[in-house]
Amino acid sequence: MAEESNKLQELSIDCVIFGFEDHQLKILLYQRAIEPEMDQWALPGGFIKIDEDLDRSASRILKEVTGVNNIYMQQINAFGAVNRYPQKRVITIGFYALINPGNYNIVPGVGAKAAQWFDIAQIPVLSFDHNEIYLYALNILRKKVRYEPIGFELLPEKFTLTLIQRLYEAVLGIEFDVRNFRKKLLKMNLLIKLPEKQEGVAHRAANLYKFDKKIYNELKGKGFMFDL
Amino acid sequence: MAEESNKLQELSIDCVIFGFEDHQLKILLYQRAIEPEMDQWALPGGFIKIDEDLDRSASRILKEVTGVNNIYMQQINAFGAVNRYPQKRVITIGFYALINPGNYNIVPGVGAKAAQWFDIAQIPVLSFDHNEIYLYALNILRKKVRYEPIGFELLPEKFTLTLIQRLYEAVLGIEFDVRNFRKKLLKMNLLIKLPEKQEGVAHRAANLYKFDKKIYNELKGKGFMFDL
DNA sequence: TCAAAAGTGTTTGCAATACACCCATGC
DNA sequence: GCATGGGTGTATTGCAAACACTTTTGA
Repeated sequence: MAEESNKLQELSIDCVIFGFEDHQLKILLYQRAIEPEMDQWALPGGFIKIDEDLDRSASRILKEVTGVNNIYMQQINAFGAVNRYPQKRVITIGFYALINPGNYNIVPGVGAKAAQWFDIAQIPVLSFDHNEIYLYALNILRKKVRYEPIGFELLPEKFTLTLIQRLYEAVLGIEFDVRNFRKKLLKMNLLIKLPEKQEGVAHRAANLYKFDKKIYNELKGKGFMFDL
Repeated sequence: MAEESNKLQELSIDCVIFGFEDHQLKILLYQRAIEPEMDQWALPGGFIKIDEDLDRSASRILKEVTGVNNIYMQQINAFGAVNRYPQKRVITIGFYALINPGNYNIVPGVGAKAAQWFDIAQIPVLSFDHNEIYLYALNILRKKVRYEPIGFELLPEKFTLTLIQRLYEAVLGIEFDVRNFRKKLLKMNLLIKLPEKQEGVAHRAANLYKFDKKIYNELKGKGFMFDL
């Protein structure tokens, strides 16, 4: 820090929360109840408090705006174009997270008229530079998915092989061969086959699996190439 | 942005500049000429101006502190622990870059008593949380190197296959088999064999190569797995 | 002629790909 | 019994890994 700043600026956080539901990848948006950009859909966000670490700030903001609590978010990038926010200079730090929508109750909170999940195929025009932030996050997710396991956070505890295949297909926007996908996935030893099957489906019931948390975490560190 | 902030905070930028020289990976540090932490070695950094985009700010700061001009830096992460900086709350955005030290003239500038390259095996204790920022950057570099080509920015225009192997070895801290390394590298079509050889070496002169910029950029986008 | 680094090929095993049919269940 | 998705195996091909000797050059 070689020089003193001549003016102060403000710092905010915006959250891109991904969820997987109905075989579709979604993000969580809220509708602004205050100016600027009243009524627009936007990423859940807010200002950082002066006595608050970044991660805690992100969690608080997400909770306040959408009611979603207690999730692990990861920083992705700072966005600081001079005019990205009207009237004053606001630099924002983007965070993202993966969650299973079924586990959370969405309740619009501070400054929000509404909050809901949007299919990534139908994201509206968002406030400020939020479309850019969202696209950046999606890009990160698409890269990440090829180098380390995802799914633990997005899927229910017990799931079928078809569901995890649909997840990968939804994230990457491509389709996989059933047999090769399963071979590759099972070879990692990432999944544990449960002695349980689906219930109440109008066709042959699929076997349920869960993640082997230990191997999952190992692969997070080490990385792999998911090439399908 | 659902809520107004109650207090303003300051924002800085810190740069982790990697270079490759004498078969070693290095980073560029400067010695602080002002308080706080006078005389300590630190990452080149400074405060963001209110009318300045982040990238431009990073370039300006690097230039002012070390004399290094006109390089492309990439954002890596924001660091915002409440007490990371003494006296006041300062959140900093880390940037990193890869350059060939031979192409730049280091001249300690604003607030710097000295500026020089340090082998990554001998990084001193740095100011504030700069060791953490540096390690974060090193980690990113080590991941990146496995998924996309590096070297263009770090190596001289013409180089030997052995030199690029040494670069990968220095970055990753492991050794590769000569034959397999060359096979893999050449198979990418990334390198163009020049009709020139090393000169003035006391052993068999090695062939020189350069990057095929077009394929280099393609691979940057697409990614690959460097598994050796 | 010696020292120092450059340069080169083969074998083996595993993983990626492409591809089609039978199975279990509920209605 | 039919519609719906579940579940499985093989043949081919290419890449990764392991491994040691000869060549060139300058001093």
